[in-house]
Amino acid sequence: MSTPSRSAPTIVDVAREAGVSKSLVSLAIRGDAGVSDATRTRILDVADRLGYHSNALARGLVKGRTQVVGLLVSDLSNPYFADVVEGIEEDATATGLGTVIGHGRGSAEVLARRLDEMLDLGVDGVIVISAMLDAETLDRAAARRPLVMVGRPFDAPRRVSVVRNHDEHGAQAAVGHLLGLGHTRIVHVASSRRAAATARRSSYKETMRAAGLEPQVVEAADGGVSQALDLVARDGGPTACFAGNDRIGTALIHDALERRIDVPGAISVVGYDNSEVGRLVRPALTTVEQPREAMGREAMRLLLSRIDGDREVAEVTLEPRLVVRASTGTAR
Amino acid sequence: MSTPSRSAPTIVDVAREAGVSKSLVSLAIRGDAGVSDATRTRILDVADRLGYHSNALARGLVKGRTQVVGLLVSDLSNPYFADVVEGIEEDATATGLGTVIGHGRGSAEVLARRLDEMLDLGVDGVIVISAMLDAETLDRAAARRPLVMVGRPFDAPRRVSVVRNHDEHGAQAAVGHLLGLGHTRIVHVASSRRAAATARRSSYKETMRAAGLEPQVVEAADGGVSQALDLVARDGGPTACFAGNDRIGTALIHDALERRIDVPGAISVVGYDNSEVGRLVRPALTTVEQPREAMGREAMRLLLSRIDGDREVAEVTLEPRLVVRASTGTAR
DNA sequence: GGACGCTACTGGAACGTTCCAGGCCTTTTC
DNA sequence: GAAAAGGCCTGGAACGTTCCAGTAGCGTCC
Repeated sequence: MSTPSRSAPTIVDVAREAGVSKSLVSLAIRGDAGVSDATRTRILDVADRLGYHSNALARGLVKGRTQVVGLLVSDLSNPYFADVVEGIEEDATATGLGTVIGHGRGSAEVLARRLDEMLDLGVDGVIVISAMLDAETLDRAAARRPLVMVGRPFDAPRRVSVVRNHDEHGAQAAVGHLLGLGHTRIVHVASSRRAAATARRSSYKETMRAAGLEPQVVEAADGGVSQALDLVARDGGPTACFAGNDRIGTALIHDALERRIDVPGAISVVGYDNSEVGRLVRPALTTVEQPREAMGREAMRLLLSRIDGDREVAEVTLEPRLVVRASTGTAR
Repeated sequence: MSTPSRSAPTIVDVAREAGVSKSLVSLAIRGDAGVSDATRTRILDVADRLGYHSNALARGLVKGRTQVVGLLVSDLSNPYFADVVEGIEEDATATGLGTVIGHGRGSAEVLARRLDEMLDLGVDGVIVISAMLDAETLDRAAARRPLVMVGRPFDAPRRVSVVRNHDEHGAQAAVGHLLGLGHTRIVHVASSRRAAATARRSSYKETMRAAGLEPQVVEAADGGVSQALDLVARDGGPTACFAGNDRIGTALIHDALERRIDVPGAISVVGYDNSEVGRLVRPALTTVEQPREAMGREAMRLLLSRIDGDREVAEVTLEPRLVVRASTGTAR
């Protein structure tokens, strides 16, 4: 009967058992046309009976391709990543590519280690959904395999394709919405010094100035949420607030209600990202939505063209969309 | 100088450039003691200069080990998974193992495909954090590599180690808490027919009967949330509700408030899982917490012992913990 | 001064695939 | 009826490592 070996059966075991060469087993399993129907079914039967599974390591070694792409995220619990990954995997599956996800656990160092592991393991390409990695790390990785980044890099790395949302337009839409409701005193609680935050901040300022209004920015990192609410309580203080992201936006709503400041009666709040918390909080948060699944699909598209030999580095910007909910109302 | 080849340099390129045999390069890179200091630094310098990276496919092929374990989750956006993964990765990193995550996107079929891909890619073991896979799929996979499951399987598969929380004790704690607050009419909104839900349901019934009270169960799938609230509105209806999970618990709170039923004044609510939504909702949800990170660490421990040759299948049960918040109060 | 042992190194065989150049047959073609 | 073509199959080389059995050189020991 079959080999008594305890380790996994190989193509050679199947060949011996079926009475053919290992080459023919390889051809039969890959569905090559030049194998007669009779032999093919016999080989497949034997393979099935022995519990044969093709060894992807060996295949990857000789082919130089593993048909697997790596996805890198810095924080699993953030639903933003889940949506982008969804878009990517939809496309990947359709193209017959597998995906593995590496998790940075909020640390650039861990993320970089995962990136190296994946490249060593021979993934065909990598999509980084995180703004944590510095340009040098990205460039070094991109020298080994095609790499696409979703989000906004600190400094633009060469050799890396980028998919991002148009933060300037998003901020403009948020501020425009508040202006349309009659607000004139609008404060911005900025999220961080990263590229996306910087873009939102300067677009906010520009939009305000274009409307003939004075911008006013506080930093979330410096306790900006309570600073902003202090301002609101004051006479002639802001009647609306553009938060740099939904986390800040929901914090603003919670703290306002705790201080008995009505939302949106006394202050309107707009966030950015359309995360789940924003939908659940009461009043539900008006926010700007990044087209996350579309960004994922776009990233996969760029990666595929790079894998197929296209050497060109691309930068794609997708349009965000305002989602109006209950946290914004007409100016008091 | 170096080879003009465009493809990645191999150990042979390094050997030629350094004037030694490929075997010695291999030894030097792996830090073997039998290499003189002078040669070692020379070899490492050359490797660095050429941009050499060890090919994990080739290494895995000959060693039969890749030093990577696979993690399988069915839904990335569920923070439950993130916490378990956190516990697993903490341990894995400490042991020098890499991790890759496979994503089932809510479908058992996709999850099974990812499982196969990972096994083909030669992971040293797999941890499945999902109750979606049937016993047969699990068993087939476990025949190829060590497999540990976190959660409660439908039917107990042979050959698979299991880490789970003690749902019976958790339900007992929840009901006990309500009894302690003076409630006697407690309805249970059950979540599903899966193993964990079944255990919670029967433990609820048992605890009620042990206290000399009549259990009353409605199914969330049959609109149990509004059924339960209908009962509450009635005279002599329940004054407390044990929800099968936090999703149901938060839905209960939302809908109650919408119907102007006070929580916890008119009805106390307890959930299960301690998810983030439960913390954010107002009033914040009293719930039962599974020791997620500990479950992850335990799973990794079991997997490691299996990888190291231990053939024994284990089942570990960890104790849940009651988290009291604002959604429960004394009976009216 | 031969046996021994140590240190530092080497060459070739494995690992499980795919790829390539061919080798039979049988059938078709002129 | 010989040559060409096509269908089906085979053996060996490659992929980039690790592992194993040596080997050369050199000092040590009695």
